[in-house]
Parts: sequence; C-alpha cells; structure tokens
Amino acid sequence: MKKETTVPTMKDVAKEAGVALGTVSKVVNGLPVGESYRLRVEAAIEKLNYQVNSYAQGLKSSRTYTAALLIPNTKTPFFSSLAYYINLSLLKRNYRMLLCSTDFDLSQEQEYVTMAQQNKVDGIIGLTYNPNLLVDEHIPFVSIDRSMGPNIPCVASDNFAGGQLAAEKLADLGCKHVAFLRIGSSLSNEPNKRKSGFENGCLARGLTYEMKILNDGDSFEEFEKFLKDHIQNGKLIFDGIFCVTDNVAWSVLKILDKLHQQVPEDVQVIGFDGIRMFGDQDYICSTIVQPLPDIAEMCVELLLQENMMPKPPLVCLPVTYAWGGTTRENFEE
Amino acid sequence: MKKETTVPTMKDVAKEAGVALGTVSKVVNGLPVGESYRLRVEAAIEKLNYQVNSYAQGLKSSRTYTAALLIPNTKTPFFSSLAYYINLSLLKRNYRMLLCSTDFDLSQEQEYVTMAQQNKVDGIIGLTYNPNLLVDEHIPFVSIDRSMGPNIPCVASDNFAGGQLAAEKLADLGCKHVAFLRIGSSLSNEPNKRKSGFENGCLARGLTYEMKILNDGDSFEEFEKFLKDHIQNGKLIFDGIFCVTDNVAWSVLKILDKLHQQVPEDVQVIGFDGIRMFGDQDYICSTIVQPLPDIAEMCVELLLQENMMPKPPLVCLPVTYAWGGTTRENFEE
DNA sequence: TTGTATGCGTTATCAT
DNA sequence: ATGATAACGCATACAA
Repeated sequence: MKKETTVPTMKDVAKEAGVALGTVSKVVNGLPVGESYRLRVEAAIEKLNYQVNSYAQGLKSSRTYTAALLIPNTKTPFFSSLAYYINLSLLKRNYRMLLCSTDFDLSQEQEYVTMAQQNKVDGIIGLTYNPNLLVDEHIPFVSIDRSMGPNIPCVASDNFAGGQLAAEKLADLGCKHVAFLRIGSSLSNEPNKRKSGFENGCLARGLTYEMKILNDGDSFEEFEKFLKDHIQNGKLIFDGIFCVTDNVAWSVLKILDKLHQQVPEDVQVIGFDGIRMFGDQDYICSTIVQPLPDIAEMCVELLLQENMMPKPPLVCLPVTYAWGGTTRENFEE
Repeated sequence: MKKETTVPTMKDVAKEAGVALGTVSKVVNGLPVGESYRLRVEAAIEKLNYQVNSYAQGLKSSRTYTAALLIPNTKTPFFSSLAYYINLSLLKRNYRMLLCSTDFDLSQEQEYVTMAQQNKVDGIIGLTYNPNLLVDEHIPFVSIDRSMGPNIPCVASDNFAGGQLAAEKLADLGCKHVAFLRIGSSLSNEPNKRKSGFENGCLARGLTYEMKILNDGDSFEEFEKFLKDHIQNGKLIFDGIFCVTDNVAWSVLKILDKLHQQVPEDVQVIGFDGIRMFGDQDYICSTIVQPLPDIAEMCVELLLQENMMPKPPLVCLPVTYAWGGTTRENFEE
C-alpha cells in the first residue's frame, strides 16, 4: 500500500489523450492546435491533474520567472514595506520573488548573489551594503539606494530634495535655528545626500544649523548628550530638528520628552522614510515620505526590461512631506 | 563584438580539465575522486567561474531546496516578523524562501498553492484564510494559526493560554470589571481561542467582563461607541481591557485618550502579538507575546522532517506576558 | 496540422 | 577509480 508519489508528466498526458508529446506541449503553451485535439488534451490534463514542471521548463528556456530580492531583513518597517511593494510589482508581471535576508552581513550578501546566479533567478534587486560585492555581468541587477557601478542601475528616492524639503518645511513653520541628526553607515550611498540637501535648504532659507553625526558604533545616547548640551535655561536652543530616519526621529522624540521639551510647541521634528504604525496607519512622526510603490515599480521595470539598451545609472524618485504630529500644522506667529 | 552570454556547464569544465563529465559531477558533489583529478577539476571550475545549474539539478533530483511562504503581506509587523524568522529557520537548513503575498485574497491564495505545486518548491508554509483551499496530498504543507485537516500540521501560539494569561494579569494588577474587544475573521482559527481563554481566566479569578465583538465589515469606530456607552459620570466602568491584537489595542488607546481616560491609571490595556516599534524596539503596549522564532522553527522543522511519519495535527507554543506601558508595573492598592 | 527526435545540464548506472 | 551513456521533463526544429 505504498502511496504513489510520482507526479504526472507530459508523456502521461499524451498517452492519456492519445496524442503526441509535442501536441500536449503546444496546448500547454497556448500554441495553435486542432480543436478536437485541444479538448482531448485539456480533458487529460484535468483528469490527471497535470502541472508543468517548471524546472524542466527553466532548463530549456533558462527563464525562471523568479527574481531575488536582497534586503537586510523584513522586520524593519522600511524594508518590509519595500519587500511588499516589490513583490506586488513582480507579481503584476507574473514573476515570483525569492526573499533573501542578509542581516547586514556582507559575506551573506555575496553568498546570496552567488546563489542567485546559479540560474535560480532571472535577476536580482538588491539593497546591499557590501562595497566589494561581486556581481556577474550576465545577470540583471538593480541596486536600491547605492550606486554599484556604471552597468548597474540604481534606484532611490530623491534624497537630496528630501533633505532640502525638510529644511524648507521647518523654515515655513517658523524655525530659525535647527539641527540635523544622523546615524548611518560610513558607506557611500544615496541616503547620505539627505545631509547635503538639508544644508542646502537651510542656506537658501537663512536657517542656521548644527549637525550631530554618529559613527557606526555609537548608540543613540550620543543624541541625548548632544541635545542636553544644547539646553540653556531649561530650553532647547533648537526650534527644529531634522532626523535622518523616522527611527532616529522616534528615539529623539523620546529623548525630548525626557528633557521636558514639548513637541511641536518648543521644537518641531521631521523624520525621513514615511514609516506608518502597523504598516498602513498613522505616521510615526512628521516625515519625508519615500515613494515606495514607485521605487518598487521602477526597480522591477528596469530589471525586466527586455532591451538591455539604455539603462539609466541612477533614478531618483520624488519624495513628499507628510504631517505626523511632530510639526505644527500651519505656521502662525 | 557580441557579448557571449552563455554560462559554462559541466561539460565545459570537463573539457577544460581534460576529464570526464561524471568526474566533474563527483567533485562538485564532494564524492570521492582521485586527488590529482580533483585539483585539476577545481582549477577548471575556478578558471571558468563555473556554477551548477540548479534547474538541471532540480530536474534530476526533484528537490529544489526552496520553500514557499504564503502570508497576506509583509507590511504588517506581525507578518513581516514571521517572514523574517521563517526565512532564518529555512536558511539554517540551507533552504531558500519564495515569498508569496496573498493580500487576504482567497483566490490568490489558491493560485499560489497551485503555482507552488508546479515543482517550484519542496514545501509550503501558509498563513491562509481560504477555508476551501485545495492543497495537493503530495506536497508538504504546514499551516499557521488554522487547522486545515488531519494531514496538515498546524502551528500556532497557545492562544487559549494567552487569553487566560491576559485575564490573570489584569486580575493580578487589581482589575475587577474588564472588557474584551475583538475584531477578526469569522473563519474558525486558532486566534479565536483567545476569547475562550480570556473568559476562562476571568471566571477563575472572579473578574466580571463584557465583550464587544466586531463583525467583518465593521470599523474601529464601533469600539469607540461601545466604550463611550460604558462611561458613567465621565469614568469608564472597565478598569481593564483585553484587546485581541496589539493593533486593536493601539486603536483603543487612541480612543481612550480621546475620552480622557488615563492609561494605565484609570484603565489598563493588554494586547496580543508582541509587536515592537521598528520591529525590535519598544512594545506598542502591554501584550501577550507570540513566540515567533519558535513558531518559525517549528514550522520549518515539521515541513522538512524526512520521515513523513507522525506529524502532530496541532502544535501550540507557549506565550509570555510583556509590560509595555499600558498596565501598571506592579499592583499596589 | 500533428508526430518524432534531439538537446538543455545534471546525476547515476553502467562498463572499463 | 574513471569514462561513457542513459535518463529527468519539456520545447522545438524538423519530418511526415
């Protein structure tokens, strides 16, 4: 009483329908075939519950209709939303998504790329941190947030404009002396431009500013020290703070609370990313929103576009400002 | 000047090394082979930058070392964390993960299952909502949070114990009259047991309670109405509220704030799931924490265990209580 | 239009 | 121990 575990193949279908192998193949692939034959084949497929073996298919065509997404993890809201939208965009084109969490591990990143190249996927979308990442010429690769060379397109938000927008918003809302708080990799990537954009915006709007840039190992307590050092007579000398991410903003909000500074009355805070509670509800803070659906769509588009021709090296997508409770709704003096 | 896009195969390696095809295969698979041969083959592999074609491999062995994860999405914190841990557990066993977001779409769920059965994956882990989901006998399937039949193991938190624990905690913290707020599918699944567990706990500890159970289409405003109706002389008659998820708890907290009820002074709130800010920081509220890493590990273990023998139909994993600011830290009268 | 035959890259079973 | 050869399931060029 052994359970028959063999799955029916095209050959079985052909035998069942009393037609040739090739005919079945044509029916399966929607190629023209005699009506009566088609019906018989379809009946046989139904009867045997036949499914094409995509591995045999892939072996022939070297197309797998699968793309790999390399991101650090899916726990962090930004990455998990990104994964969500990229999955959606891939699905729209009938592609499946292989998810590869790298946990910021550089060698893991390389391993995944190598793995992905073993003909398992048609292309890779990667948000990676390994500056020496080796990726084969032959496999389509699209990078997020970091330029990886002339032949690999990079998709990102317009981080510079985002920084600028933050400065402008703070100015619009009445700020005079602001701060920029940053933590991040020493790696050269697109999000680093938030700083320059912010400086630019401050200069343009006559805001004076100070910066606190944490090193890789530092904890958020450094921010607390920094802010504490800038309190005079119980009052923070900044009336606006731009944080490099919503996560930083959120930590800063906790610190400000501890230091008895009212937000947004005493000091207004703007973050970056556009993280929402539970993925789709309120914003955590006032923020510069990254256009995740657009980023995803662009990545997939670039990855799958047939003509390898003119792939742009860098695509920056427009960001928007969203109010999230940590800035004034309107400026009234 | 056409770019040669063909990838080297075993045959190329064999030719390069001057050995037979089979020998290369053995080297690649770590089978015993003459030392000098091995070195020559390895050199050739290195030189040609050869990678095994996993599709050809899969065609032979019908093992793909890939599992599919079916979840509604990766935007919601609970699902995205789940995906993260399952990915980790799979990786530990050298399995890759195909991510399938179903968006709660029942037909989409079925489509994914069918797709997954096309020999693309060795097994499926699914958190699904389609009561009529058809899954082939031949493919290993592990369900999360919902029993799907005698042959499909189901892994879940001990939801009943979780509900009970919530009641006990509220009792321990001095509550007398509490409420249970629930929203969820009418589908029969494990999380539904939170209610029974809570009732059970209330009875055991002499708590009186009321319930508000929303229907599928209802909005959270129903909760607001319910709570407003239970305010007497400006004071809520409940001193404790158990919410079926952290998401509900969070909405309830906003409502309570609007109704000028102090948390946890006037009323204590406990959620369920153990969602943290940014995936790994503070809890959103006091909560019953689901053991996601254990759930993931158990799912993968059950999915990949070789001997198909005695798969338990239902595995319930222990939950814990975590303080998250919406309950008192200790009970003092 | 339909059937037949070959090859995709790998593994495994043979002889050698 | 190594080399040749036959499958694996499908697609396709070619013959009927």
